[in-house]
Amino acid sequence: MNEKFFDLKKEKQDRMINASLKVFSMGGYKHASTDDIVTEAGISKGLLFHYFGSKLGLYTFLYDYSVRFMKLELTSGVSSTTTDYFELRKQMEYAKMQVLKNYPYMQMFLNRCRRENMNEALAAIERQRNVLSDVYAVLKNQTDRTLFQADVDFDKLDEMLDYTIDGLMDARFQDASFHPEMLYEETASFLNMLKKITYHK
Amino acid sequence: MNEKFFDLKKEKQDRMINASLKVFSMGGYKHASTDDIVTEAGISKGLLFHYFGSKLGLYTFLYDYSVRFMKLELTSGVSSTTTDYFELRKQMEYAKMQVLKNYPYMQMFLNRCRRENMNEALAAIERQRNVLSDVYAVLKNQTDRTLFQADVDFDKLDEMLDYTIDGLMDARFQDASFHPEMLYEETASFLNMLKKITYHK
DNA sequence: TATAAATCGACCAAAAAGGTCAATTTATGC
DNA sequence: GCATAAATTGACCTTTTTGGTCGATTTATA
Repeated sequence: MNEKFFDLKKEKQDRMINASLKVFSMGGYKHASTDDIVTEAGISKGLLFHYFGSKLGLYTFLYDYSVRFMKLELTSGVSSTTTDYFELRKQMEYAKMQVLKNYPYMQMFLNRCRRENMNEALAAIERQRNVLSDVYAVLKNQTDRTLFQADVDFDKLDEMLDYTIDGLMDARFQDASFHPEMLYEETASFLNMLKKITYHK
Repeated sequence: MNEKFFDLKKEKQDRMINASLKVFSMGGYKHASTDDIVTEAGISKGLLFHYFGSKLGLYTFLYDYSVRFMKLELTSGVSSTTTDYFELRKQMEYAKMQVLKNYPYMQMFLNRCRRENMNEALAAIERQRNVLSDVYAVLKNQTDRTLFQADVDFDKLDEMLDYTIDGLMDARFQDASFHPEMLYEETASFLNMLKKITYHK
């Protein structure tokens, strides 16, 4: 890619990034059209290729950028001393909410990447594949599991929350009146309920 | 569509249906290619258009067929006298497992349809939009909510399970060794745990 | 005002799209 | 075994879309 990209006004960078994230997250690598991206971003086609060279170049940049950004936001938002599982989750969700504000489609893009099946695109992803799962692993590693009732299978609970949180985002995201803060509040209320149910009385 | 389609051997019908479900569920209406469908089904292009006339015709048929099939399977698999929420869920999951055996991509297709945003396709869906949500509403209507602890917000729990069950399917589906029965067993084990946690002691 | 950088959008060749149809294969009834 | 009908093929058509280019133009910079 052309490093001059970073000299552009932040707002323009983000317009291009967000447009790309959106289009790639909708149909995966194969069905993402560069025409759609430039239209969405409100720039000319020449400009996009001027900075990223090719569709694959753009995709590679996007993935690296997203992983780096998300990792930074998550690691800086999550305390390394917290051992309360639900508190950890809340910290993570708060961080993700911040991401959502800047890059509404970044999480959807990253989720989509995990299901990518086109070889060309797959190669661009491979290197950083485990970076984010390592970050998420903090949840499992830092949690004090003795706080849970015996009936609670922690791994199941954790997996359940992964799905719930993603599902909640997908569902609320549809809505025209979507607001990251509201999503965070709602997610937190789910967490609060589960804490009441699963911790020792 | 051409009703002669139903005179074909069931196996061939299903091959065409499954191929279509798969391709439509991957990229939505717009990005689904009839070439891909034909290749996946192992038939010629002429044949597909012979029976369904157009891409939209195929899509319309698929949706109607799926809704009808799913509704039948669900309503016949769920007892109208059961009031135990987790038992109801299990019955539903068992029914969905049966669907999964015949039509692996049907649920993914129906999920995808809910996010469809192409006007052309949207029109084909509209009529039956609420049919399935009515079927799912049984869960909420038949459940005896007095069995839950006071701490449990039933609506939240229910929504959580929607996401969990879908997420679980999506995740396991990826796996090469995927088997509907295993998914059902796993889902059931999630339900068992939740029952222990949420019901009165 | 001259130079460099950013930006545009018409344009290109190639691919992919939905759809058609004459020709061929297969089933069916006699 | 033959004639008719039905099923099936795949080359082909037109149109749209694709990723990508590039000379021209606008904008910033010194």
